[in-house]
Amino acid sequence: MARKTKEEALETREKILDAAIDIFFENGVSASSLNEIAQRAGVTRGAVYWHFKNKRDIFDALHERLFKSFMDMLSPRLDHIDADPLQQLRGLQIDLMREVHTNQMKKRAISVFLLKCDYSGDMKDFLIEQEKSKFKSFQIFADYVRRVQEQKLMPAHFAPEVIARMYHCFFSGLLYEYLRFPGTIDFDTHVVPSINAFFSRMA
Amino acid sequence: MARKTKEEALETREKILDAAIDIFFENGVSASSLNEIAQRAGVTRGAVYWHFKNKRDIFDALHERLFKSFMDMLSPRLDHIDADPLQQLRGLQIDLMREVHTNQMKKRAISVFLLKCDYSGDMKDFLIEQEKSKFKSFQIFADYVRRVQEQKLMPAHFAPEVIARMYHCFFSGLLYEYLRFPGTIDFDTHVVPSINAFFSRMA
DNA sequence: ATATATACATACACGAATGTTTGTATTCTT
DNA sequence: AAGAATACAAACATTCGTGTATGTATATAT
Repeated sequence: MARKTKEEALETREKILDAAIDIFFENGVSASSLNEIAQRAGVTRGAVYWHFKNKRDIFDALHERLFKSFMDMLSPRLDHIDADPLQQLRGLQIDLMREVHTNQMKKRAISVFLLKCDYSGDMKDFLIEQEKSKFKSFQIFADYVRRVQEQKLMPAHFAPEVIARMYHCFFSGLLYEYLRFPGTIDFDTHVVPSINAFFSRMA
Repeated sequence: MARKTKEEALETREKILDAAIDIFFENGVSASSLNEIAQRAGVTRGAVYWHFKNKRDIFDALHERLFKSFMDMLSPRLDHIDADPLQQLRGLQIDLMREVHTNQMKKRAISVFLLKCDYSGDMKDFLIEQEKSKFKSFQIFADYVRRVQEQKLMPAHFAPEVIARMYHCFFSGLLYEYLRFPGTIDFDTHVVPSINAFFSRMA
């Protein structure tokens, strides 16, 4: 086969990653073969092994892409405190869920990491990596709560970490349910009202 | 090999199921071979194929065992309404989490279904089965909330389903986080305070 | 007491996935 | 312009898991 130019090579790399999301989403990570991914990307296994060391290597690359885009959405919206912090948090959570709901590619990618992977074998130590990522986003939340409490905009009855964990659990729980049972839980009639109820009771 | 008595045969069946939980938990469902399970149970694949049709069949049997014990714990505690419903719900959630925290076997089993399985291939249609189970427990929650609202023990600002979903998401989110990152989140110092914070803000 | 079904162990056949190696047409380098 | 590196495709060897078929000792039924 003919050699491609550098740009074209990068394109095939991206194509392989996109194909991997699809195949992982459909079959689960461990049941997906590199051959399936290659075929979906329109190449052969040779190309896959050229760009990536193995399946785990593809997985790492996908996680990096996804987490980056997540943090880009989270960070700038929690670095300042609005007049009404609860409304700020509510808006953020709805927008994040809406992003997942709208962006099909991102939805599939998140599903892969939350539902389509059993973190066994090669992937075992990947959880440690993911834990670090999660801790970062958790810290951003806790830090935000701490600042809000300092400004007396929220009762300081509980430690910021406790409040942050509560938010975090509700959010991730909602995300899990939404992704896990796509037919059962609708965005407008279930997700949004649930978020509203959660934050209205927090006042 | 010698034929066993009926009781002994049932014992081996249970041994295989217990071994399956361990192997599934360690390696993930799809990466677990029936040979591993057999060896852990102290038998050969012949025994496994005698008692179960295939891996999926083992999975089904495990789910039945687990869901039954879960419902046995949930149902009787929500069929009546205490003087303080929020405290009732709080106590239930703490006890459920404590059960998971204490009972190592149950913890592993739940982990398998929530984290160690990607529901691909043979398992794909299993999600439908699981969705029914989840819906049942969700209905129990929603029904409870409806009755509480009817007795004016809780504001009826939101529909029972919305409230129930909010509870459900928080609970499953907490469970996910607890199971997913065992080292990070401690039961007494993280889980319990988080639940307390959740229900104290609900008042 | 004998026949039969049971509860497995063992052996076999098949497919599928992985990692590697080799081949090759270009692109890039100098 | 020519050698070297690149970006793959194609072929190979090996491993591993599955399903099934077969063997067999014993419990159970009659």
